[in-house]
Amino acid sequence: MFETYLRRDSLFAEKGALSDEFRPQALLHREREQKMLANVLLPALRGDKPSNLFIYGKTGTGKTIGTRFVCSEMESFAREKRLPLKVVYVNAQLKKVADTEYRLISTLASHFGVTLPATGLPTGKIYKAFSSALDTQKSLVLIVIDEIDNVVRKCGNELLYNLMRINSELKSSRVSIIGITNDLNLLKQVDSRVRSSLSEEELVFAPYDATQLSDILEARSSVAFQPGVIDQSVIPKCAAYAAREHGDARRALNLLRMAGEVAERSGAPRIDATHVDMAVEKLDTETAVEFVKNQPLQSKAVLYTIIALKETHPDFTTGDIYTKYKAVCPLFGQKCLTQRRVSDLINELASTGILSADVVSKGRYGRSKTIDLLVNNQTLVKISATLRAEVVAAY
DNA sequence: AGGTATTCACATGAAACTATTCTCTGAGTTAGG
DNA sequence: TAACTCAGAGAATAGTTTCATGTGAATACCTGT
Repeated sequence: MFETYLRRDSLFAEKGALSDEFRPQALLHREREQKMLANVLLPALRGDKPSNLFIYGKTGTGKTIGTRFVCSEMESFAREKRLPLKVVYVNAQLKKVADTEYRLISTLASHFGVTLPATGLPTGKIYKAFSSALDTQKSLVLIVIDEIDNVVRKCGNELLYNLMRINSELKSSRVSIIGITNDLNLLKQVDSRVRSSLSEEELVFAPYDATQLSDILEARSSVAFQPGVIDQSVIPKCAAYAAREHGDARRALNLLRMAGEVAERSGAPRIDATHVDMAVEKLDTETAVEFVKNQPLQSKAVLYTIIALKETHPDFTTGDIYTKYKAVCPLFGQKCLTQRRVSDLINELASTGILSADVVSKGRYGRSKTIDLLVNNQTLVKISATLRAEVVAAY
């Protein structure tokens, strides 16, 4: 079995070229954005503090790669010319690393060689340590905070306000902040003073359209696959799928990779359009199942309840779910939560797109949410199998 | 018939609580000189 | 006397609970015709 596997030629040449981490030498169709970004940051090379910058864009529009690309070009240029410039990048989405005010600052500080404990210190102390570390740099520092909405949602104005203020405490360094987010409404939740100083400049990364996605896929696939294994219909098809989902390049690449894997596993010599179709389904199911697996037990219990209800009732509301949930909970070996919390859990599930929860008012009969599952049958079967396994495990 | 008031069944918000993990500090203990 | 140990106070954080308030429209109730 292993012999035949090895003997068979792989369709892939360099699979990594289709993964998230891969950094192409050039970013296609983002020339305008990169130029604008560079323009804003240019004063840094003269030693002036560039404006703070806010970058918007849906997932997979190249905002992260684009920003990092420009920043690192700039940094290496500065190093060459011996200009005092430093760029630090943090992703505020990383759990346990930078997803709270405290952790974000301590992660930033660690970029300057200051190691701080993961917990236990007052926040003020962290700021002090950070700003003194900054000051010893004696240079211009660009702080790039990716997925900044994560922290802002958690600690509101605090973080941004404190970051704004940090410049006034510094003697020999200056900081500029680049915030990256996919939440267009983020700044509305922020105090107006912070808002105006944080978003001195704004930049929007528009979604890719189908032709642009095709170009990107074309470029990557020439690296990723053996020559001539891709049917000409494949790339346009992947691009079209992804374009429908708000032009997400990451998704397009995933799709292409999955199509390749599907073809390879079925022993096909070439990748064709049918493989793409199979890949779409598989990708959907796989991400959904993976998501469910990673949920906390209580969420699983709620989801299990909803699926069970769905089998018997066409329509149900929060109240129905909670009633049934109370019976389901022991199966998962958990103690029951309050309805308040379950309501929130339902909302959380809804926000991930696995189900819909719409508030409806039924007049005399109150106000509630009607819940519906948003996954296809095949996926549903897999998910409920996963959950049932969980129930068995709890015994 | 038309208008207003009620009422339901939750939604939504805010604050407070719990448990866990971690640091820091100072008191008490110990071993060696 | 210096080094070590250890308990207790304080913080941050995640996940909840408790308490309080909000809400949209189908119905019940009332009014005047």
